[in-house]
Amino acid sequence: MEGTINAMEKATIQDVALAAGVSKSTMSRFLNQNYSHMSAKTRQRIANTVKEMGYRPNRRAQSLKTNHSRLIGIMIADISNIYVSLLLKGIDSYLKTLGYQMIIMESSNSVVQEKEQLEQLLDQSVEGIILQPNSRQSADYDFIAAEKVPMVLVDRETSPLQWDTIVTNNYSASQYLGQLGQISGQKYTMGIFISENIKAVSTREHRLAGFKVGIAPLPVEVIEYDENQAEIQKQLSVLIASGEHPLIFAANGKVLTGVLRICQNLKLSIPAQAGVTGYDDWNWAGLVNPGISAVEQYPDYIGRLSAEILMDLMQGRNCEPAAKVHTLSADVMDRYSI
Amino acid sequence: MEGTINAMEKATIQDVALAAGVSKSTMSRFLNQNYSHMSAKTRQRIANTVKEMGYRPNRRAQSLKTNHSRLIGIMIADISNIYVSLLLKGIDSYLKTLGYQMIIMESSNSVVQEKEQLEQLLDQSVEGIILQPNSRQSADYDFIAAEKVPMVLVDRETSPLQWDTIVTNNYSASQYLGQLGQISGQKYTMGIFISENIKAVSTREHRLAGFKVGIAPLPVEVIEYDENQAEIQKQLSVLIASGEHPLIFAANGKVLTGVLRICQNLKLSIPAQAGVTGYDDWNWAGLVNPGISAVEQYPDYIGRLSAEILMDLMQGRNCEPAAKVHTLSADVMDRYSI
DNA sequence: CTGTTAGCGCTTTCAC
DNA sequence: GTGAAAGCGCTAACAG
Repeated sequence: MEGTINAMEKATIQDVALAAGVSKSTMSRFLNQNYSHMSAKTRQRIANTVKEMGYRPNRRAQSLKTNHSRLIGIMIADISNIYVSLLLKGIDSYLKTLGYQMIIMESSNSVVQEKEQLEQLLDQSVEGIILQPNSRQSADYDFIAAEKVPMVLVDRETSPLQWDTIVTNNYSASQYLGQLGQISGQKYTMGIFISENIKAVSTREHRLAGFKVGIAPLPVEVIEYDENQAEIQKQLSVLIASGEHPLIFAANGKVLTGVLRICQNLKLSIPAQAGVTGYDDWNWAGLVNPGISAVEQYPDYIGRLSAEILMDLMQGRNCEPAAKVHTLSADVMDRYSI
Repeated sequence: MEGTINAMEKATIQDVALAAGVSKSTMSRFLNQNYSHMSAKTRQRIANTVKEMGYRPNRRAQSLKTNHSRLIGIMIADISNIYVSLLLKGIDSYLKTLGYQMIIMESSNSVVQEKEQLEQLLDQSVEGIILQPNSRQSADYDFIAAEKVPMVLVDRETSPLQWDTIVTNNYSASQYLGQLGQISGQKYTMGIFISENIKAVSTREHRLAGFKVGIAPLPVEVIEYDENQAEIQKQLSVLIASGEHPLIFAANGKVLTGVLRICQNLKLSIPAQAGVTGYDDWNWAGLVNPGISAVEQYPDYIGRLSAEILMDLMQGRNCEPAAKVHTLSADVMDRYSI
């Protein structure tokens, strides 16, 4: 009964081969563009049959045999972050030209979930991984190296250096923002650095370090940002009431939004009562009154670059002797909020 | 030589079975938690061996056999859209609890690419699809129905109704915004509806239709939004110079950003010279001077709901006789820009 | 309770 | 030039 017509089920290579009057092997050669040992008429006949039947080979079966899934795993911390969506756009724009597909997972900023999901990625036999790491320890990702799956890191570094890593120059951009605070004529009395859990991520620490140096000798207070904005709002209002004139640095776009909302609630005049700056993942900071001075990154470019590096790695095309950190520069937009 | 130790390659079920002193079948039973017919000690012994060897079954092989890939295909128009990233967050939050993974593709708003990518999704044997359709014709997606892959539509409708569809009430929210223009005391002289290619997408047409009715009897001019903002800026400045006082409706968050940038360039006073409203996918419209009145949607909720409906479909759990359109309501935030 | 066997849909020697 | 046969890693009858 094998190979008989059953309109219901998806056709297999066997079905098509039979219909074209050739063997599975010949079909397979055709599918893989292995035309060298095939008569022109056979080739034509197969082509027609395939088209007629609308046959498409089963990727899983192919990949089981060839160990070639054409799947790239993307592991990011928070998929609703605009930085990330532009990053994905950049990655996808490159991968799709090569016929690769992204399988995307989100760690929700949790190291435990991240590990679990990375295993799942491996289970799906991804051929490469792009990771925005939650941990700063390279050792936490040894199990990936053990499977010999190529990987590149993005947005955040781990140590010691083990994988190619694409980041922007967080330290110097943040330092520059701090310096703007010094020279703006606003006579700030202190810096306030607001960020989600800082120690967890290299990127945030670099931004803090840069800001501190830039705004020196003013002291910098660090406030941890969580969903409880009321607490931060209170702290801020107390500070202002006590006569401080702070320059607030928001470590990413999400925090920046929150800070602006707080300033709005408090009816704070920017920068007269408090300066506001930080990272503008949305690139809309210019629209917000009075025009927020902030760092603009180009995540789509970062994404594309990381995809390119990954593909190089996968194809053993990288002539580099070892992994390196690719540091891109970011633009500081000087507007009116500092 | 089969089954001998080779530390380099990933262990297969055969290797582990051998190491545990059982057959592949018993191993397989263990992996699938089929403990009913297995002695406690065997079970324990296998558990230990699996743990020791860090064995994880190959998903492709499993799925080839079981026809169960645990992969859900997500096909969206523009991955860098914030609406979409929140949508994905919602989808993922539900899928991950069920051990499913997302494979995400972007159509770049192109019907041709969309078709090609959907085929690829099918090739990867996804078990279900969530689609933000580029076409309004259900017939364009017949090939998916033919494969019997469950699908739900999101954000946009196709006709005739064929798949469960989750949208917000675009018509009434937009109508309400138009009405606000009528009663705001601003004495508008016309409406301007700005959108990307309108005819292509049901959502945009509904928004236009609602807005027109709401702002009636004022006339509404429709402007197509593309990357060339200079052209729109010119049109707008001419209109204003000629004495018009328009209420501008931006059909989505991306367009809204563009419109605000144009108003900024033109140094237009909002709403004195031009009212601005529309869809605020970012939920930051409140931060922009003077506080933009706009519709807020909750894409994460929409995403989660669509994932739930899809899973119901996949498990044949839906008692509903037929597909339906699930219309969610959106919130209109009345601020100061109208 | 456990093992043997026969594939899932495809690719790839190796013959002819 | 083309086909037969083995097998990728796993599951699922069917025996025993």
